[in-house]
Amino acid sequence: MGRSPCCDATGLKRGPWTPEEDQKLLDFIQKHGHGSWRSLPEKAGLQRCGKSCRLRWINYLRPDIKRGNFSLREQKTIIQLHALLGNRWSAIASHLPKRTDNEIKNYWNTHIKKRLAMMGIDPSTHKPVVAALGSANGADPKKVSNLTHMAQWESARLEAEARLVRESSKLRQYDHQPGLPGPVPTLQLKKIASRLGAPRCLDILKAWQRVQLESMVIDNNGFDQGSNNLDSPTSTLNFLQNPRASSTNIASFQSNEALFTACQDMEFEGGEAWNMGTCNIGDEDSIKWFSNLLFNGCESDHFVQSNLDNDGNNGSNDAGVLSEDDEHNNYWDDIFDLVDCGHNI
DNA sequence: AAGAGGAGCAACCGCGATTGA
DNA sequence: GTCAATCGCGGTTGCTCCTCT
Repeated sequence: MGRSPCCDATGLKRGPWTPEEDQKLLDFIQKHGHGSWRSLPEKAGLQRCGKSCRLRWINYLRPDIKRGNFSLREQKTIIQLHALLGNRWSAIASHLPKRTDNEIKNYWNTHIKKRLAMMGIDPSTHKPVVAALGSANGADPKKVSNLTHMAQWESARLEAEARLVRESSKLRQYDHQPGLPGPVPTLQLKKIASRLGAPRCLDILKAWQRVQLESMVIDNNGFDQGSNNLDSPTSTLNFLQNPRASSTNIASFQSNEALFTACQDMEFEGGEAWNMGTCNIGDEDSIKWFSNLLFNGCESDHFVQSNLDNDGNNGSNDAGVLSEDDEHNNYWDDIFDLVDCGHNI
């Protein structure tokens, strides 16, 4: 399939944008919305193809873009999400407010990838190069299998969530500033809008984090740590042979409204993300490890608040959150811990 | 001071997915 | 159901600036 490049037409300008072109594009979109990118350049008086205009707007001119250095929190989040999602930059970007996929991709390729490589970590597998050869060094194959399933499941889940975020952000275009016409919503988007109500981005991440916190509190208080086998209400996720964390986790999981509704929405929307396969979780370490990998970047007993605050933004002043200095000090330790985690599986 | 090489990043390209006639 | 147009994503390129020799 595919199609010929949209910039084949002669006379269209290419290369770096001039400030005048930026201003034209900005003015036009602020007045009329972008509508069809294909027809925008002509209407805006630009000698560019629509694709080039779209790219310039999305990656540079859009007002809600944060530019400049990536904070340590953002770097950590990128590494963790990349471990789960791979090179799905748009999915990763949806979890980093105000950052574009292109910017994250560039940052990964120019900074993080190199640093990981220098530390002997394979950037694609997030494991030490030596250990990347497999679990031959004593790891329990069952555990490896379980975690692989979990990783696949989690990856799909995050991707589905990213899609929701994208759709929600599309919908927000129709909740735009007065005076801005904006594009006409498609039938499908209208349907999604009626189903979703307000955008519910990052609910799952926050919910998972709360579940983890709650389960640890219960554990610490010596509460019931029974061994009931419980099935996830909406998925084929089975918490088996899990004496402590599984029951408490699942109980919290089930009672967590935000997580529940978000999951239901995902199943409603995509289905596959939640039901992509049976995920047998062998023991509590698996869950703990995985959650810590996702939110803390390490398998340790101390609980560290998520990278994301309650607004879904980076940075937080909540109790329990490391200060920026502490985080700086621990940053590379966390990376090494992350590697250790990978090593353990 | 000047050239070489490297790093960073904006922009382009090709392709799959989606949309709508 | 089909197909052309369009969108959006990920990989790649190439330009600019910086550092080193």
